[in-house]
Amino acid sequence: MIRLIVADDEHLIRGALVALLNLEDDIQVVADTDTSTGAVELAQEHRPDVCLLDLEMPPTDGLDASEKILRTVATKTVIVTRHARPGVLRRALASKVSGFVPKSTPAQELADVIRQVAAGKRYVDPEIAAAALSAEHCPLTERELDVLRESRGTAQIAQIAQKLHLAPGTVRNYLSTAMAKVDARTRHEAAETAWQQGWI
Amino acid sequence: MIRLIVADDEHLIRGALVALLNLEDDIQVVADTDTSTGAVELAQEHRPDVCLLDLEMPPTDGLDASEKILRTVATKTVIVTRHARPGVLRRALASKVSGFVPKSTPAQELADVIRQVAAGKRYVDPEIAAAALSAEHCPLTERELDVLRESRGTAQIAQIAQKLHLAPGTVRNYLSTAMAKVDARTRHEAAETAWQQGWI
DNA sequence: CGCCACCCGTGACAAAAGTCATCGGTCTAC
DNA sequence: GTAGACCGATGACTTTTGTCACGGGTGGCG
Repeated sequence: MIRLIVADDEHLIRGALVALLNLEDDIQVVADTDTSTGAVELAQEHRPDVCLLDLEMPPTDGLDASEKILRTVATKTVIVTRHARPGVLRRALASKVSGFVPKSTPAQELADVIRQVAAGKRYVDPEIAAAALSAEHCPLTERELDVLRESRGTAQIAQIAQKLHLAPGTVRNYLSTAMAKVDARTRHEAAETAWQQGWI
Repeated sequence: MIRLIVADDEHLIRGALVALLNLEDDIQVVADTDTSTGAVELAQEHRPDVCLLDLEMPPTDGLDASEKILRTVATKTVIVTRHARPGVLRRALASKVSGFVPKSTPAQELADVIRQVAAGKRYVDPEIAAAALSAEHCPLTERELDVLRESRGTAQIAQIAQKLHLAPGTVRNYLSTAMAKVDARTRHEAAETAWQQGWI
């Protein structure tokens, strides 16, 4: 019997996943939660065979939870995500995640993935894997990523500068170089593509 | 027995919902699909008692599918959504939707909602209802909404003008008045708040 | 050591975005 | 029939963004 915990912030989906997986004879969902911090606590308490973690989850995210769990508990983690961005897969694999599947996966496959992971194998969605392999490495520097992160919202340059404790001109320079690197015409466009790539 | 169709573009969630709802003795999922157009076809073919529709769904959306279904089939529709924006609820109710629940709803409640709707009642999530009632009516004109819709992406004014067959100056004027009405400092900010309100 | 990449900043300039006044046309409501 | 709201447009203006050249400082590497 594979013992499993499920973490997803959308109650409806979490409940449905629990119901779905409990239908399998060899899988038992021992606990579920709607927060990344809760997932860490549950993992330490129940010591499950596998942890199914949604990537988009307050207060941090599933990747953060996975790292914390794997540092303290002998278990496997599977990340489920809505938007499968290549860069995120890279970070996920670097942090020893065992499985990575998008929410577009057919439901019947999920149980199989969990079984494979429980058996010590790794499973990565082939589409995402291909995208991640063909994607080039991030060309942006740490500071460029910082200003792009702040550019995702509707903030103006002056506000970004204030938040990062930089001069407005410096922010504009970082944005300019970043835009040149990713071939964008506005900072919003650059931030968008950086997000799509999973760089921020 | 309540006959149900399920439409959601995320296979994993759709499969899980189907599994969850089929566990109920009095509910039977007769078909499911991942597109809004598919939902309309399935409704016409199976004539279910209730249609469970995700709001975010290609190629149009769940609201559009609901309208088309209700025009041609004697059935009830329930909208499920990730981001429950007040303005969307307003439009949903205007188009005779019977139920409106966010994905943060506890899973066990969903079956109850479906039963109520099948019995001819309406169900709206109390939180969203309260937000929709306290929200003021949209102050923007049709054209202002048009330009804001196009401003959601990373397009420049010239591109928006081209897409809408307008002069760039006209676009700027609409954006300027829209920004004044919603108290925003950039078109991105204005588009964001209009989106949050469910106006676009 | 020099070279290079990155960090942080300035100043000047061009392009894009946003503000404002004003115009004419349509359509609705009082 | 006229006042008001909306649509579409223009021109002049200010502010914000983005580009470019350049400065100094740090730290790694051959």
